[in-house]
Amino acid sequence: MVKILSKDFFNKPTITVAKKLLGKFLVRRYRGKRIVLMITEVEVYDGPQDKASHASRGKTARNEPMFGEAGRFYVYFTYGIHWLVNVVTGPKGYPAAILFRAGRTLEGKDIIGPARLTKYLKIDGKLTGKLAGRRTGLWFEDHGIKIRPSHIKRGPRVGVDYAGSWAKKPYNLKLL
DNA sequence: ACGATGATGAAC
DNA sequence: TTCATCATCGTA
Repeated sequence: MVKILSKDFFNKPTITVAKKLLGKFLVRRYRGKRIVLMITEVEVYDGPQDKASHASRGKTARNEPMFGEAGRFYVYFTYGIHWLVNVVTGPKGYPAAILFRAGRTLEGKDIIGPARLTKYLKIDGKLTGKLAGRRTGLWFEDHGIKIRPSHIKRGPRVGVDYAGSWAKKPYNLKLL
């Protein structure tokens, strides 16, 4: 039983969505091929006050998708080299998103790191602002895997030391 | 430990 | 227009 996640799945508090995303699948249709990853690590960026979030300095051309409707992708370019992918959560106008940091292939190989994940799934800036779904070529599937709360480890976010106390919040979620 | 490599946002 | 910074990674 495979279900495709729709907008209402993402239109909820960001931490709630993040917990439910672990064990779900990110699926890409690229040049006729299906590329699949089980989501094993995510990171929450929540609200205009979050100093680690791109939205903390207001809406710009780049981060505009974060302020949009839930279920859209926010993809951005960083360090001159890498693309990183997020899915937008919460109500329209409230900037929040979940960054995908790691996944596992159907063969059990771990793809660790947000830029390695986008490379594996052939994701780049052309997908930013697009709604998750088959038409977009990138969507979420529920394969019926149940994750127990005790199998989720929460810790501080990675690479955001500049964000002061916001860097310490347990907004990183990993599947154990 | 460091360089790659370029868009972004803030300052000037 | 210039400049520091950056939700990172591969190589050393």
